[in-house]
Amino acid sequence: MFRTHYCGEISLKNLETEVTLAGWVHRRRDHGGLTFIDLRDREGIVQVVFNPQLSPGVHQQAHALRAEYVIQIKGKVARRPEETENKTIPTGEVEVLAQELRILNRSKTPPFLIEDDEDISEGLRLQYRYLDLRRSGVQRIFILRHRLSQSIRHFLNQNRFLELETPFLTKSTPEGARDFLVPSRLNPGHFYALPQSPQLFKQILMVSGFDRYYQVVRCFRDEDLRADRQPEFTQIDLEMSFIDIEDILSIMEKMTKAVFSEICNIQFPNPFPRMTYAEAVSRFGTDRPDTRFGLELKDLSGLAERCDFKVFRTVVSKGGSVKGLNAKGLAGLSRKEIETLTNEAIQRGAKGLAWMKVTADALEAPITKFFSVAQQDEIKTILKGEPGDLLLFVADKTQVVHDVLSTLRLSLGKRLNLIDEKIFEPLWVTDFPLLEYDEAEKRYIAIHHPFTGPMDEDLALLESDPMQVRAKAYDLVINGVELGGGSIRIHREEVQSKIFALLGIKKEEAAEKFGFLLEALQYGAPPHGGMAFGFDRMVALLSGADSIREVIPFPKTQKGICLMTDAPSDVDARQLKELRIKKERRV
RNA sequence: GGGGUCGUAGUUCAGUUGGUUAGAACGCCGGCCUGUCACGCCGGAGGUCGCGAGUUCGACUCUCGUCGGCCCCGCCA
Repeated sequence: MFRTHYCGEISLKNLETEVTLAGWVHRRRDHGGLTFIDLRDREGIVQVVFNPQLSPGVHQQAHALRAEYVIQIKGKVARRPEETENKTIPTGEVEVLAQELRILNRSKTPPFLIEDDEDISEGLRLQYRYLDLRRSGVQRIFILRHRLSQSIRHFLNQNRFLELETPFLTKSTPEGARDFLVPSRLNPGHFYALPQSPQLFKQILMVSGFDRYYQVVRCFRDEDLRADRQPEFTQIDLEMSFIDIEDILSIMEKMTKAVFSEICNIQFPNPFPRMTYAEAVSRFGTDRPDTRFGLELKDLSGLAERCDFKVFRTVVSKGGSVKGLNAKGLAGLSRKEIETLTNEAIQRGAKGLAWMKVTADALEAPITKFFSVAQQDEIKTILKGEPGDLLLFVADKTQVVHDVLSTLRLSLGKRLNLIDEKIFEPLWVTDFPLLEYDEAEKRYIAIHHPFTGPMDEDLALLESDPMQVRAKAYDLVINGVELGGGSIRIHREEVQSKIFALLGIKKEEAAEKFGFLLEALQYGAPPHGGMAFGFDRMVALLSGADSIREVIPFPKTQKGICLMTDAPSDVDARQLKELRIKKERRV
């Protein structure tokens, strides 16, 4: 037997017993006489003592030990002498008196210390990810990740969901993102696509009658990376038959509550608050608001129309909006600091940022002269301005106003310390529009995806006023993070065809791309719907990581490179020949 | 495709208007040390300043290019 215990689990219960441990040398403290080794495995650290009087040969051997050597120790567990306990570690009351030492493997000096509080550049961490992953804080994240997926699986199993697999080598799903393509050797010139999500297959599983499906599944999208976006990521994907929105929200809410409570002892309100898309956008400027703090957006378009400030008036007359938010207590900002805010606004698409400072008896700013006293009072009332506040305004197309102010709201929320990091606030966002209009391509596109069902009461609008049609779609947002989203799908072929027509997808195109789904829908497809959670984002949220790279064992850099393996890499000419692929000459 | 930011011992960083031999801490190597736990003390090794070109008598420092990490826009749920 290689070992009898994990290092981190040795305790007073094991006193006087002989144990065998195996692990890595975390640290060596060689006093010439006594030598101490901190021995580490995934469960923690225990101190091993080499005493020349107890076992001279072993003590001599211990001299050769270095950081990250892999060793096996046989010894007796002893209570540490009075005054030498280490209260800062769980095993600090005991130590192991070494009787035998076997060096299982030596180690080169690692490029960085295997230590939690070591501040190492991310590039180096990813190049030596196996060493980075040895750090206990990093390991805790992945243990959390494991427990979370187990907890979710447990809940879904209890609720009679079936875990079923769908193919990775498949056909491109029409969800907008670029596909990763895989050439087919047996069918030269033809390509599989890696799935962006199992969307179509899970719907087909519903047609097959599996009724409740889930999968913890890798998804692939060949788009640019961000802190919260990787080319491959994990989704908790699920689908149910014979349900309506309320059913699915209710069971997903139960799951979220059960899992967050079990894994992190986070308790959620019952039921979760809800907000329509329209309300979220109007109050926060985004469909995934962080509701942990205020600084809500207020509409001043009505007033702007009447004032003498040309910038405001013109924007409104052209159909745009003027909205503002109250940066509480920031009237003291210098011109330069306001300029920084302005630049932030401009970067996000605004043409400028208007501001006013609230003083004891007036509003102060270069632009206040364009507003009558009554109008100034109105502004103060709408934005609840009190002396010491800074009022910020953006005038532009409504979408730009929302983009800019929601960004500003978040950065001000952080700056003003309005966000309590210990709080978790869930929110259902509902009543999404079904479609948006793509100005560049001059056509409608599906906001969620083209299989999302329209609200029954809006069906008539599909022909008269498509933009007003709401979808049976919903998102779960926690602390401004979009954790998951889903919809009730279209289960009748006539409706699906109508939607395709609206989206400008021709019959032949639809048949070629996902004819199999349209066909399946004609063979008794039950009403169904589902949801998908961004599992990596969920782990990041629960572990406080600010990037999902922290919660993925082997993530890729922003350029999509794996620094450890150097993928993607060149391939043999022979491989390409077999696939009948020719490379263009490098430019 | 675009904007921003960073790149100096193994690591994290400092480096004065462009000036002689590029520093610190930790780590590493050697020695001493029987109760340390970020052990201590003494000594030592370790650098193509990301790479390339340019300006200059002289470049870690200035300019241009390039490569790479990160953040963001576009893109993508």
